[in-house]
Amino acid sequence: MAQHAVKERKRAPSQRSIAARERILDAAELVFAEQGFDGASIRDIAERAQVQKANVNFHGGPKDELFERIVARRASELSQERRETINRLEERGDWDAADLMSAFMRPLLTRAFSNDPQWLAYARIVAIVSADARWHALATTHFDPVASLVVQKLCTKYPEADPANVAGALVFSVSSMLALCTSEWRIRALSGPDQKRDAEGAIRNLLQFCHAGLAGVLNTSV
Amino acid sequence: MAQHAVKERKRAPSQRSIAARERILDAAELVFAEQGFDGASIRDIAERAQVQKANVNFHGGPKDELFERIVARRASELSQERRETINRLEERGDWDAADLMSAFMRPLLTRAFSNDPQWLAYARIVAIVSADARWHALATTHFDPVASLVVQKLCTKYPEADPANVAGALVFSVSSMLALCTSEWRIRALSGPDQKRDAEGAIRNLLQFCHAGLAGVLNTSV
DNA sequence: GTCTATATGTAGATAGAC
DNA sequence: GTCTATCTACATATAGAC
Repeated sequence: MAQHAVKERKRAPSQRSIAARERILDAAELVFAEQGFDGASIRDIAERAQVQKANVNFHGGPKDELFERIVARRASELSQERRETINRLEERGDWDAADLMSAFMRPLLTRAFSNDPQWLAYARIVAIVSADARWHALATTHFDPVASLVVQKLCTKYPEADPANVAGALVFSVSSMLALCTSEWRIRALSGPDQKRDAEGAIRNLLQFCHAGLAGVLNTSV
Repeated sequence: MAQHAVKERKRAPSQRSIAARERILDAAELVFAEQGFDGASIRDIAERAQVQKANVNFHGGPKDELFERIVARRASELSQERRETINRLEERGDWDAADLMSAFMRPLLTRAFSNDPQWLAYARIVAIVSADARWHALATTHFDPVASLVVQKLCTKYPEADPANVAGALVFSVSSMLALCTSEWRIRALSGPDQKRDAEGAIRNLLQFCHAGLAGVLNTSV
């Protein structure tokens, strides 16, 4: 039976096995990010991970389970940092809407632009999950809880605002963040011939846009 | 030879043939929008169009050409309306940044939310083109010219603004618009249990967010 | 133009030797 | 755990009769 479905206790998997599994997950993350779920093939993943095809199924299970595994692998790290930052804001007490939005956006943003190709790939995978209703359940499990918390805290602080509009502003912000991770080529194409652009500048630009957009939604709702 | 590659003059294709071709393009638009490029199959498209598989290739060519055909089919209508609105603003003379952004966003937005399932599907296809570098050339041909015009006009009117940041704001706005077309389920999920939400409200929310975001980028750049 | 039939490739997944 | 070999399904695309 494939290990992915095994529930019973296994002891001491070999170092080699552990390393292979890591390589497979990393390779799958890159390939899914580059090719999309349907465009990615188990063969591509195996080749990238330098293992045999059969081992991808052995360690990762069926293709869709492998994808879910990839999404889940980094989701809790993100959620945890988001929650911790929100909790710190609550303790401090004097946060504003921009602080809360940054608390949600920064954890993924800084990782995706930290020159770690795996995290940049993960951002693209989040974009795939967000754009395709087929992964609705995955988004509900891994991302919606903290996002709902943000919406709820904003609505408590700005009781005149329409919750649907606040939720809209958060979704628009996240989609803008993901666009920055997946479509920097488009921004460069529209900027003119030789605009230089560093990651910090792009992030500042994004947060400026989203903070102002959210403020606009909150204020005009009052 | 397949008609899609034929350059010579054809005269009087039958009514039936024309109708079949239309059905194929419409069906392809829906299927590509629902399944993505790789997830869509010629079989699905043929079935949806109620024609034989071979006819899809005959009228649409290879799969990638069919996709490009779908993108091109409605692109000029969009570009034309965008240009006309921009020209009217120029003649009038007293436009602001929000007017220019609306001129770019509204043509697709109103069509996608006009209860025409084909245009809603087309919006999803634009999202696919925008998110995947593989369709870079398609975006460059069909969407970038008018988008560049918008960026350029904004930069002329607000000369202190960084063109890269203005281009960023436009890309963020478009990604937010496409998120509204593709992920209204996410907004509803985050709004709370039973928030009602009509299309006009959602569009107002989007434009509010994007106008405020763009204004934020333009002002803080000064 | 449209049909049936088929050519050719590749996908995901597993069986069973090692 | 990892390998080779293979099964089955389905993909795109075209040939050729009608």
